[in-house]
Amino acid sequence: MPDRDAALDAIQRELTAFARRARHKAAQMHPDLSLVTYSMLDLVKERGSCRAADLAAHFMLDKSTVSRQVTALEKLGLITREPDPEDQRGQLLHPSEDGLRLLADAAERRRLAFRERFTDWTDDDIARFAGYLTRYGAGD
Amino acid sequence: MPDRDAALDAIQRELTAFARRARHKAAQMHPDLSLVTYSMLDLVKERGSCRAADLAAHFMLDKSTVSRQVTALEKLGLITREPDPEDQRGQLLHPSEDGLRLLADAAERRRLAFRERFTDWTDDDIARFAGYLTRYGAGD
DNA sequence: GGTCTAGGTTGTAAAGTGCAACTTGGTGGC
DNA sequence: GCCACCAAGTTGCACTTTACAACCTAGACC
Repeated sequence: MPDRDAALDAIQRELTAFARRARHKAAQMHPDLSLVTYSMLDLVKERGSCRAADLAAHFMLDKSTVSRQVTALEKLGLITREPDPEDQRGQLLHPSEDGLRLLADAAERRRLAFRERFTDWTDDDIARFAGYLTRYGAGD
Repeated sequence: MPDRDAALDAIQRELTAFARRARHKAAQMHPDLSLVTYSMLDLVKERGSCRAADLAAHFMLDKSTVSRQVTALEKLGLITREPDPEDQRGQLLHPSEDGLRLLADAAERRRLAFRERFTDWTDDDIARFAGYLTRYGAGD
């Protein structure tokens, strides 16, 4: 097998390995929110405001699933919904104060865990790794 | 926020994004097997033989979950079980001929998809990306 | 206006998962 | 040898996540 294929296999295996354990770790890190729900909240924050359809497209989830998760986030008081003034069919989602606080807390805890994990990485290595992942992710 | 923390945030976000979509893509690529079930079969192949407890430890899953997935794999004829001669409590799992064939097919399809995705990456970039992922995964 | 499309919601069913209780087989103290 | 304890798996149970389908409402286009 060519080196390139061997490297691609390694990439596939490692990414899959990460996915397998992600849920478990996410549950430890954010006991109150599932990985997907947390990610949705995070995306809503990143975008400032977005519609449920955007979430469905981004996460490759059915709109019904998104609808339920969004309902859950609203019941938890982490996001607010308002009808889109430009299109009454949709609704605009925004993070609430509590939602932003939760995200900030989670980011801090996450960063602490990550700092520890990457102690023996140089800044250059981290930057390149992040660059590769971003490049890979852009192909999704 | 320091550059290093920004890069760590990007790494976390991209890895999580991958995890979110992994199941969906896995379902497309292996319609008959879930991501976890497929991964279990793959690990059994990698190890040659292993016990259910090994799978539970590796995937951070409850032994009951593993028990059910292993039962499913056996019903599909993809693995075989035999009592461990050295410890009658456990059982040794092996991939069957069908299981090996399925893994080979999946690896081939996966490789094709990956080749396409990485067409505009240089060999060096791919090798470095794989190296970073392996290094990251080693910390698990 | 009528038809078609898009965003969301709800009903339903299936799969994955963890916890707890249980069975069986090994280990170690007495 | 016997009894208590631990380890590997299995099963019952409840909960969560998810997709598909049917439906409702609101724009879009003719």
